Amino acid sequence: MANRVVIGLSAVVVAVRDGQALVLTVRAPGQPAGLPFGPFDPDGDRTFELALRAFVTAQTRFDLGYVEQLYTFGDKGRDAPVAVLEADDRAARVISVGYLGLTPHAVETHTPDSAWSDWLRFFPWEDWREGRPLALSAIEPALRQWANGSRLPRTRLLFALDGAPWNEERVLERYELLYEAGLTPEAARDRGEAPAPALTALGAALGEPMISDHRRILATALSRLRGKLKYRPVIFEVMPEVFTLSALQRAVEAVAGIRLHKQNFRRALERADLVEGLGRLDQDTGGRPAELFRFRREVLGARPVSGLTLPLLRDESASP
Amino acid sequence: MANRVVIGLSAVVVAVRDGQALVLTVRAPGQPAGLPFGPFDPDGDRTFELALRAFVTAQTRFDLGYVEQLYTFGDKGRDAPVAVLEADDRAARVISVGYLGLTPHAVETHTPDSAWSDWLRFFPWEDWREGRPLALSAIEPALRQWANGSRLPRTRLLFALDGAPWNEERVLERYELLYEAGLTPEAARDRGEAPAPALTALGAALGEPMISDHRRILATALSRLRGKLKYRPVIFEVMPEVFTLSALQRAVEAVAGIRLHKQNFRRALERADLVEGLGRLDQDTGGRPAELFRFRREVLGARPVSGLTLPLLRDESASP
DNA sequence: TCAAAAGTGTTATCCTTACACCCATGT
DNA sequence: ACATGGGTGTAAGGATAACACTTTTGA
Repeated sequence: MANRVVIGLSAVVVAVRDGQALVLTVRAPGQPAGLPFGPFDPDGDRTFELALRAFVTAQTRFDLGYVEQLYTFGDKGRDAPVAVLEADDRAARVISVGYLGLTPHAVETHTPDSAWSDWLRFFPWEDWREGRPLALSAIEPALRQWANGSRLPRTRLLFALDGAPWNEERVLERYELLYEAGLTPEAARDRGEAPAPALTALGAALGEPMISDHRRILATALSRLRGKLKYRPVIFEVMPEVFTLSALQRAVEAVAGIRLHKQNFRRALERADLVEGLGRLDQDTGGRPAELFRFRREVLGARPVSGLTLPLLRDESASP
Repeated sequence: MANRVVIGLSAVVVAVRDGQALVLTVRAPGQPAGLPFGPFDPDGDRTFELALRAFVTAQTRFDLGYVEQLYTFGDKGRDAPVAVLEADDRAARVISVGYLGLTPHAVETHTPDSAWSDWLRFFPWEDWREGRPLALSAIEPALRQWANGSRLPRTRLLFALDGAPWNEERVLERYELLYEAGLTPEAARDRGEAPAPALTALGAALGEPMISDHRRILATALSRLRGKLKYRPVIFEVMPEVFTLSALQRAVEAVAGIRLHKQNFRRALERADLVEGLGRLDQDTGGRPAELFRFRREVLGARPVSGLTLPLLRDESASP
């Protein structure tokens, strides 16, 4: 049927555990992974956000806490999530509204098809905590070959080639460049082609594909979250009530994909007056016990609050 | 017909002229002003952005330059722009996708129904260039009466009451608070009521309403743009090829709604290496001639660039 | 000669960066 | 005792905020 539009909602639900940034994924048998998603019912759903909370809870038993809208994708030919649709809607144009959700509870999921996945599976070139990622070196030749010429300056900037500095926020632009360069399985899929052999040769370095435009939405979420860390105290939305400063730093590092300078991070925290020591100690650190802190959530209503500065830890020769 | 969705695209097209921030508006006879808008055709339009560029050009003869997506609104009951719809679609749920466009050409529009409007008409409390705006003092009592109690801290923060600092970026949050407080004609309209008399008594201080959710979209655009000034050099998208530093500063001030410190603004510009003096002078300044500058657009591809810092000019007792 | 706007010099302070070292626990 | 991680002091350099003054034009 012509002239029909269907709205699909997708959720990027992020948690952090043991220094890993995790994202909630669902997987149908024999399919690539995907994000939790569902259709928006124009008759029943009052707002996008309510609809989203409802189906994420239904699929995974979570109550989402922090939620924000990311972006609405409407390009023709970027493989709409047909799986959502009822038979009747298969000919409809699908518009995809992406959301970001944060939760401190990375407990096991309660449905067999959903799981927490380290998001580095999908973007292995985004983790610079142990120095320049191997995945990046692996794809660099293919990137250069594609960029060759007028696209080189931008490619250099995005992927930190030839001494350009790494900017951790530009996850989406990097993914879009790789897509445009034909270096993602999704690009071939959307053109109705089989993946190029050169591409399979690169293996895991290009990251695992996702169904539909979900990897694009995930990239959008990462970009947004990495940027937002700096101007809103969102990191606390993935922390438990009580935490050590090292755990907090590891969480920020996992999200931002870079290593931070310990003292400068702490000094900035202290100046911002965002956390409060509890006097109690965590004995399970493996070394000297660490003091436990809590987020002073009350400051949110009381004064303007920015996020955390991310004082970069310089190279250190990058070994594990 | 049940279960149908229609997508409406709205454009906030911003220009700056003579220290005024202008926005392109359209107006049907006997109606409040609105933004240029049009339906998205799921069969014909390949992307939102292409559809948007096409109908803005059709309505106003502009070629949009810089364009970015703002937000997608889907709340039931925030008065969908029914005027867009064909007769057949009147029962459909309307989803509204807002876009921001910037143009340096604030020439007269070429259609009788469109015009450039100073956006302060819609948000008179957002201009702090001449000190605390009178409109704010006018609505403060009504705000306090509504806030009274648990909502007071947030209201204070947003509207700079009781000595709280003004944050120019939070345009949307302020508008949404006013809407929630019933202090906008749109709120009554969406409930199917007549505007409260107390509201009309405040007159222009509450700003001119717009059709549908267009004032909300405009507020979103202002928030985005004011924030973006600081981390991307977007201000140059509303400047002519060649300009004086004072004109640049006035443009930033018009958008941000605050006064800046001249030398510190210039020092920051110089350090960022974003502009280049041309050696030529502008004789029409009314005082000493000013050197003409251009934006070094080539830096965009060459290195990471942030926006401009906004060194606040302190009070100065706020007289014109 | 004066009003109007352009354009410059300089200092105090604060924040960021970077250096290196000490502390408390378990094995 | 020593490995492991927790936790701190301090100084250099750079960015910001704030002070006021000089220059060049038109009327």
